[in-house]
Amino acid sequence: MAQAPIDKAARLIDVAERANVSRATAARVLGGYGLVTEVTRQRVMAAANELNYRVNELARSMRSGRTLTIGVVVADIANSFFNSAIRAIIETASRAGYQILVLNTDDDIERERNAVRVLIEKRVDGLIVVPSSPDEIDHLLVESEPEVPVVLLDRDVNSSKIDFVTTDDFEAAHTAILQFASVGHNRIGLLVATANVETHSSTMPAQVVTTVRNRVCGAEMALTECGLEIRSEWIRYSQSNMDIAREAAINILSQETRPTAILATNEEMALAVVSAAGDLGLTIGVDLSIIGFDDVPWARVFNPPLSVIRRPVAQLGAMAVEFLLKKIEDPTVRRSQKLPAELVARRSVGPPP
Amino acid sequence: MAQAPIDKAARLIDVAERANVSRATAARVLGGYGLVTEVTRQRVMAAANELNYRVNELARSMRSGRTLTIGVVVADIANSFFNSAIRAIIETASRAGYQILVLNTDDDIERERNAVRVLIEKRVDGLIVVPSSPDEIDHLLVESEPEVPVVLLDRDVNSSKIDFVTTDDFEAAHTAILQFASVGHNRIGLLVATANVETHSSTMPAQVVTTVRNRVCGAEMALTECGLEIRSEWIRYSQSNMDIAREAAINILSQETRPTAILATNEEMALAVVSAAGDLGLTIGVDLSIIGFDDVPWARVFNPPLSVIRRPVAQLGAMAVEFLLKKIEDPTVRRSQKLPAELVARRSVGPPP
DNA sequence: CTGAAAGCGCTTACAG
DNA sequence: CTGAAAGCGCTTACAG
Repeated sequence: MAQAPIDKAARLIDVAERANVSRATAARVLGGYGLVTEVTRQRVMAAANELNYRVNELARSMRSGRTLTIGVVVADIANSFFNSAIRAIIETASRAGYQILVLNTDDDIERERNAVRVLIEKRVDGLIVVPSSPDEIDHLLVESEPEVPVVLLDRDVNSSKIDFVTTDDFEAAHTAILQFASVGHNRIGLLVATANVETHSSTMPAQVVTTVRNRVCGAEMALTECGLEIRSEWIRYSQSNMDIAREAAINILSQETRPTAILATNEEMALAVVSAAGDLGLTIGVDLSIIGFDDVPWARVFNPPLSVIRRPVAQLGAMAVEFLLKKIEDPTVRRSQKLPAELVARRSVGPPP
Repeated sequence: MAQAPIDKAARLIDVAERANVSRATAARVLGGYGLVTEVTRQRVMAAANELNYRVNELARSMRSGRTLTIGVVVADIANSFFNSAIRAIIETASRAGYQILVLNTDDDIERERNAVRVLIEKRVDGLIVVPSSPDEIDHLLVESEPEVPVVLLDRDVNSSKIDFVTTDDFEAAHTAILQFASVGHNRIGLLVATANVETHSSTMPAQVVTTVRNRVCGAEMALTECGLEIRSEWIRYSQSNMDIAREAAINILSQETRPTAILATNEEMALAVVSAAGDLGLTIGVDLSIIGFDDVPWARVFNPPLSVIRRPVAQLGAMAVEFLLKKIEDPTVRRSQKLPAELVARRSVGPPP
């Protein structure tokens, strides 16, 4: 029999009174801790059901000091890499009884600071952050801000004080370039997704995120090892926006001597290169070889199927949560991990024309 | 000068004592309400800064009865439509000072019930839900569960008691079929993404979500209007999984008389049809015409570019938040909206072979 | 303009 | 096994 909806939500004390026990006893039954006889347990449960009792987690958190909530601060939740990671975060956390509060920064350091502050005020038990800068990290260091554990996701910072879960981006880019070189390419370009650049440029912006820096370093190292040229006209740093990136790609491909292969460092960059190639009448895998980052669903359906670097995205997200939960239990625990990526060879890489 | 990190987080009373005022006065300054002289205001602010004071939102919420948090219950956060919607939700909410707690259901009604319960226990101020069933909605009705306002996103339910923000899916599918018919197609297939089906089938499962039902009805209405056959062999309901959907698509396309055009009702279905066409050696836009749902980034880069139904996804998300905020202020407010979608004609539709 | 007191709804020792 | 009391950190009337 449903209560009239006008009634206020039942509180612990209402349940206790109806069951003729004290609040402490009712709390023990409902919270599932401490000792109670089976009879009183039943009585309390019955009362709770009749009143449609819902515990007030706010009050519980206030007393217990834990909110069972994790804050996630991410650059762009609509980006395919991050949203797959967040899916894994939500699943892993929920299995441990934690919920997720997600904030978006668009890689703006002010929004990131603000997000961290808000989450601390909401008393999250821990924080997973995709840092937008490798240097501006005061808000993440326990000395000045978080009394809560933090694990970095996808990107590292210039401090050994914060734990992280990242991919080996250096190695990934290195592998991709070697793949190009192994089939004979010697003019290789790079289209690099970068946050803090207005449109696109051929020089690396300052304060670039570690992911970007490591990929570029890995690529350049491989080029050097193969004795290949590193031509700045073949490198563009672009905002992660398809229209701007396509401009950048057309730019690269319109040089007198243009690269015969391009490494594109995320979904948008890969799409931009494909699109630019189309505009210029270049056939992918024949006139132009491409390797992209992240094994997005369309990659294997494209014609030709796109070779990509596959990052272990679900694992990255799950691991970030696991590390964080460990730190929540014991704040002195330190644990970081750099996971390997894998080259998925498909048909967008062929010998140079 | 930073405090030693061993110190406990400062509380309101610490600030008040350091500023030589009462807690009430400190609260007035920090909370930005009530009256205080400029001098005391400054004194309190200074004390708060020196102690690096962060308000405890838990305590504030408990007293004020508002958490400034909205719960979002969604089928799959990694799906491109939902994650774009969530991005808009996060942005719109954060502009109003609200944060978002996201839970994932994978269209499982038990997980949905559980999600709603958890969010109510966490005392969210409102709920945005993508319902996984049009009928099992007790947990969403104020009579039995939420004392919190609810707005449905993307899908409606069989009850006029819950507000919603949806797309006009009937009209969208209707338009797509007319487009096929207008260039001469008379054998038209449907690949329909559906949650509660194990693999794929040619009959509509029971309790299908309104989005699915409306699209199928719209398509069938258009077929009827054009005097075209509705052949059940040309219709498959499939789980939203590329491998299963591709099987279904191959199934449709392997009939003796196969359709010359297919409407695919989400990103995965579209990809599946493209992939199946590739396997069967059919050229898209020539041997087989395709219209997909949702203008995902790869659609216009494909060769040929894919014609799609574009839903106003950012607007859907933003509007859901706006409606919800209105209901939070005044629970008696009722407001729902069905937004139009738009056909983006590209080159995946040509005359039948 | 400022303060003393009560209270939001729980859980946590402490007694018995 | 159960209960009375204190307290988590705020805000809200109510006085003055």
